[in-house]
Amino acid sequence: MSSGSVGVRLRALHRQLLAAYGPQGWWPVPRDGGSPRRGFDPAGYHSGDYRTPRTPADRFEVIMGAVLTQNTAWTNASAALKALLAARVRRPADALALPLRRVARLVRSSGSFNQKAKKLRSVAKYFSLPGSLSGSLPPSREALLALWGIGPETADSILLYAFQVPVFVVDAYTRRILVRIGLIQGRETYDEIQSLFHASLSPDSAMFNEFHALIVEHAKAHCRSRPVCDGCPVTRCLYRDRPETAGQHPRTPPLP
DNA sequence: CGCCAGGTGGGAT
DNA sequence: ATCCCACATGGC
Repeated sequence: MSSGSVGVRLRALHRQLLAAYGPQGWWPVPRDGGSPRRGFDPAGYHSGDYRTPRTPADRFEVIMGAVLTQNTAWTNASAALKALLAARVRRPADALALPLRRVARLVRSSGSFNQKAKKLRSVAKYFSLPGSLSGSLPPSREALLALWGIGPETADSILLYAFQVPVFVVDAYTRRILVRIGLIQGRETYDEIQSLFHASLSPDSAMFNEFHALIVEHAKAHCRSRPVCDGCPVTRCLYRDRPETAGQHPRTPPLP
């Protein structure tokens, strides 16, 4: 498949998801109640409980959330983030001042809490360097990947959602959906999948932000582990076009 | 009860 | 390189 047609397919996917679900307004910031905001106003990136992070505390909040939501439902991660903020953990120095056990207790609801406390400490140490959260110079991807607890998805989430660097965030949902619409086989690496987006779409951080969020929403609403194809807004899906190909993906049960 | 959730690191092959 | 597994809570 040529990169040109990949771009056509990806743009069509983005358009269909946006039409179906509307702007998502990530990164969700749990100011009041902790649930991601719906009905987000596309002209209002600075209103509501989402705003583009511009301060060190805002950026660090996104960074903590990116760690806490690793392999974890956002509701659980959000509760842990709320607990950290309630304990006045808003900047790297705040986290570094607490004993690891205390951080672990605060983030208990996010699961894997001992590991996540350790991960939070490693990112806090890195971002405690003066100016590292100013936004004037985003961290390098390599530097983030060198941190304990930061893999490619979390590194890219930090770059995109905390620093507005135009990188596409690949996750398990992206892989699942791209398999089902026939763009990939499923065994491609993270970087290979990311390259599909980077090579065929313009590097627009606001668009990458929305696209990734829409993919998550679509994976929850329709493209679940057990797919719910009724009402699916995506055309040219293997399930829609050729149901007999269902089951290619190891985690995809055959359709009824 | 089992499965899943906006992964990652470490160890074995 | 590529599997395999531990990590661990909370919702359905």
